[in-house]
Amino acid sequence: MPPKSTNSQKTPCQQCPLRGLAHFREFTPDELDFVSRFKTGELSVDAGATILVEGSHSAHLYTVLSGWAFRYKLLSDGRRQILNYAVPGDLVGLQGSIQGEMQHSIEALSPVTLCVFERDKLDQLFTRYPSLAYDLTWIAAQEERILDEHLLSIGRRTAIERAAYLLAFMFERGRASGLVSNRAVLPITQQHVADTLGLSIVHTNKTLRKLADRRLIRWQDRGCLVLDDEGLAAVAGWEGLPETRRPFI
Amino acid sequence: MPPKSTNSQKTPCQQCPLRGLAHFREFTPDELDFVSRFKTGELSVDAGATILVEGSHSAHLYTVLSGWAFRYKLLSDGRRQILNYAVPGDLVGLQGSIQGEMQHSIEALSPVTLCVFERDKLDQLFTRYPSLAYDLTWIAAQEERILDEHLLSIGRRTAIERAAYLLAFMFERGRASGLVSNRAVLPITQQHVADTLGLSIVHTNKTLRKLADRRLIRWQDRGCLVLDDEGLAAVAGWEGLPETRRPFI
DNA sequence: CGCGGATTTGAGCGACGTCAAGGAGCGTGG
DNA sequence: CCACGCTCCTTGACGTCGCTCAAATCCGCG
Repeated sequence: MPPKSTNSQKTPCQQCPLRGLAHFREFTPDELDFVSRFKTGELSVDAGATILVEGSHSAHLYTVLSGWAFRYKLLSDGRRQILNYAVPGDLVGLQGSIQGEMQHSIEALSPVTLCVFERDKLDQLFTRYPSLAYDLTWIAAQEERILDEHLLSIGRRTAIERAAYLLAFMFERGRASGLVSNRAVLPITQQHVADTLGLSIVHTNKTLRKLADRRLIRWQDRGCLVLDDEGLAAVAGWEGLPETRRPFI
Repeated sequence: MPPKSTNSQKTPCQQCPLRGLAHFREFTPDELDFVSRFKTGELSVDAGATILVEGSHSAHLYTVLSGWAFRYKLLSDGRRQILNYAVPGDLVGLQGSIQGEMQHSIEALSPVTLCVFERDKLDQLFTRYPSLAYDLTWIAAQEERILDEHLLSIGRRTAIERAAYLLAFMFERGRASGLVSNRAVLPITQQHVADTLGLSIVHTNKTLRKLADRRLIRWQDRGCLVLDDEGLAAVAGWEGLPETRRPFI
């Protein structure tokens, strides 16, 4: 497990690369000012690094600035369930900040940089920036919505539907957050897919092969190239994500 | 599907029966005053009634005051996934209020009464009562945590582990919110269990039988009597819910 | 070149699904 | 009171989806 690395302020919020994207909402100058003071540093980790561990009490919460990460839980015998993926603009570690102890772990899927916030300043945010507090609640509600969809998928979709849903979902999120250009690859292994879908790795492999045979995806360069995201969504019977502009912090 | 019924203010927040329970946090007089103005009415529905429908834009959000409800989603061919259950003190409909459109439906499992709040006043809550705004975020994060656990369960636990987890979970939540005394029954059918666990009803029946043979539960009076909640938790390998005091609104 | 991780494939098996039928409990109408 | 028609629970037979075991291949890296 590669270690974490640098920890120094780099990107000023005023020049945050996410602010330009149509997908995210604007800040008022006042909010931007607060957020830039709320942010106390930046953290860069390698692919495979653990960002937060279940059971820990972190003094920080983070917004993903670049790269892919994922949240997961383990059973005592090692069975792993991946809960969701995080892309730029996503907040991670809120749970630990607001409820004391992390109930899941977070790991980097690719090299990741994160904006670091101090939980102690959350009070100020709620007290003085109700619009940002509202955003925080919005973000939590959005995560909930996505977990609902995952639950529906794992509980009631067949293996091929689940796989198609997951890849369409990741492609959409990746695209909206600027991570996935048309020819970029989702940086996951088939083991990740298996642990997200609740399937064995062998069956996952056979299921992905079917999707590849239908020319919906191609597995290459240790990742998944999505050839036809609408085709995937159709296989899954999935509507896609709502196209609202997302707040972030 | 039985219709909704009464809609008139009944229980003043000052006399809210939930405030006495050790499980919930206290209000300051100021907060209590605001909440009692935030609450615009009360809604009582029969068992089986639909409280909110996927796709609707509700002008309200609700706190369960008494009874059991559940959230669910459907696939286009009718497959149903139950996402979570709501007990007294739980907020439902936040998603619709904060993001426009409900992405899931909510149905009453038993007769249910709900406190009705107007989404238009949410602004005031965030602006003038940061402590309540914080609570709202706390509640959303808590729901997230529970969905994480469900996802782990459906994705990685076996049928018998899943069933044991679900029943232990519901028992704990019911007890903490004052719904389940020691000899009370969880008001669910085996179809509900199946749709929560992602199993067929036949297999659910056979799985519940195994739990009954081990004297952990008994199925009676159209519901589930939990005989040994710790035994269930042990079968599932589940730690139980954290014992924090819960905020509610 | 050797090694470890990721992917691929086949064979056999077991968990869980589907189909089918029957029984128990309860409310309604005759 | 009884007949009926629900809904819910139960059980058996059998099929299949997805799991485990096992082995081979590919690849990047030291």
